[in-house]
Amino acid sequence: MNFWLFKSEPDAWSWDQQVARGDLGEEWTGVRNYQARNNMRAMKVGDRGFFYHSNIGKEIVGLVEVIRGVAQDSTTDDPRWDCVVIKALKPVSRPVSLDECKVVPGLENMALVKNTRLSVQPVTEAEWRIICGLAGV
DNA sequence: GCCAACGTTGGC
DNA sequence: GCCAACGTTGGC
Repeated sequence: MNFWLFKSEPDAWSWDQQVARGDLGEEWTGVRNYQARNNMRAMKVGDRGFFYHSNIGKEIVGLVEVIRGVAQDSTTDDPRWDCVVIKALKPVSRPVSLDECKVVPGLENMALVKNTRLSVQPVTEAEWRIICGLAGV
């Protein structure tokens, strides 16, 4: 299994909205960046991810699961852009902030810290474990 | 609201 | 194929 991180501005699409979708999940539309898209292309059903609130909060707020592999992004006809479907698994007991990721040993090389503009990014298994520990999940 | 970082576009 | 111009993301 591989691990990922999905960024969303809560103004546009929040964790609460994601939770409200339940097991139906939500198509992760709107990605128009090749790196982020390539990350989605590498995802398999059952992969896990963090749900991160950018701009407002700047913290990891929940866990998600990939429930459908890539298919055409339904918000565009441009065949270059496809996306996965994710569903909320569970909220964190304690949010893990960007500031924390910057200083906690083992997290300083996260794309979240190093490549701030990448909206869908890989997380290593070691990073995943550290953050789950901090988040109490 | 500003701006740094960085990705994309298009002229040459 | 280079690079200037431009647009966008997201932290501050």
